[in-house]
Amino acid sequence: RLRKWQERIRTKDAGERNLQFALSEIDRMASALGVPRSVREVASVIYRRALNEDLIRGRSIEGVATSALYAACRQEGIPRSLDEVAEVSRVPQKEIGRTYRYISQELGLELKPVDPKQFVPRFASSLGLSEEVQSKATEIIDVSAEQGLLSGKSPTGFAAAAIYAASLLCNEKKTQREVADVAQVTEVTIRNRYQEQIEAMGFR
Amino acid sequence: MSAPADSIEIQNVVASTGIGQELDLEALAEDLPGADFNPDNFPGLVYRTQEPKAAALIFRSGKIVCTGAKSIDDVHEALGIIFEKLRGLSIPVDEDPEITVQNIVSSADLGHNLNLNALAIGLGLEDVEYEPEQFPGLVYRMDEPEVVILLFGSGKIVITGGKRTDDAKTAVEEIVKRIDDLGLLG
DNA sequence: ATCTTACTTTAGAAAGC
DNA sequence: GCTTTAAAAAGTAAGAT
Repeated sequence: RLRKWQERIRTKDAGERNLQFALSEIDRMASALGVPRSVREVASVIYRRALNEDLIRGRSIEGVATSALYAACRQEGIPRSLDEVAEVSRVPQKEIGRTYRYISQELGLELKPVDPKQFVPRFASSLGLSEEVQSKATEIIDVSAEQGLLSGKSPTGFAAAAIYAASLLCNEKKTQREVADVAQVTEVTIRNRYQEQIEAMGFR
Repeated sequence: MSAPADSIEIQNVVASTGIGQELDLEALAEDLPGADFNPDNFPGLVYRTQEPKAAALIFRSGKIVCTGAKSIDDVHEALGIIFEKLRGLSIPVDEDPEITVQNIVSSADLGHNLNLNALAIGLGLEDVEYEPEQFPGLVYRMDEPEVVILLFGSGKIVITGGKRTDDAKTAVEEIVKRIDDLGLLG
């Protein structure tokens, strides 16, 4: 029947339009986040896989696209926090997190927990901190993580505290407020993590 | 020597039952002091018992959900109070309504701090959900018994999803064994 | 700066949108 | 999927003092 044929074309066109929309959204958000082209490609692959496995049913295209980008950043070792991703998406942070967990599970992405060290270069450079501060912050993260202080803690807050501590130790002091702003955490969180890390480093 | 299983405490029991009689919730809300009924928000009427402390959601169909009780005995006691209250209002209630336990939430303490990062990888990323940016606990879905365990850095855990009293004990023994086999238990 | 309150996660039932 | 109920775990956040 001609009608059936037309419907197939219509469905195919709609699907094609949706895919194009998703991919352009990934591109737009990736640009806003300043992630390299390679990450956008990984995000596109994840999105297409989710599409092929019918994971979008019952979810928004934008939500899956955003989650694919969030996952791609993590997979490529240059994570963005859910807060940062939510800022460039029209999907609420809560939904991005939920959708990410779902597609991550269904596609078997098996991404390891985010390493706080991966936030150091980006946060430190936007604060104008030197290479020396960055390696000090990295050392603080390693030492305190080895002593079991990382379990359950937010990677961004953990990284922010280490950067704050390192800036003090290297005489390039940034205020808790400045660090808190780039990491998008509160000063209270930095203060709490900072105290534990300083103790772990043996600096009283 | 205190085994982790000995630290198990039931925190909440959810159960369902029915009185075998339709109810006029508007009228019941008037006759039952302390009842909360907002049909625009939720179709169930909320009634709380003080001793034992529990909350019941009473529906127009006569079905009832009881939650917040600290033991299965408390669930029966709280529902018994509610059945009597209804009978006192001349509402016919079945002699001995069947009460089904739907979920038991328990807490326990493994007695050692846990490295959740290592645990996420050791237990298998496919069965684990650990997103410390969103929630500090590691979520582990166990098949036998079929429960969900939340593990925290402190070694404290939460076991939920079980319907039998001994599910928590079995689950705790099993998770301790798995963590120990990984060499990640203290 | 510290305190209080509140929200995040897990499971499950109920009736209806 | 959402709405409501209760409870624990621990981290983070917001508003008040």
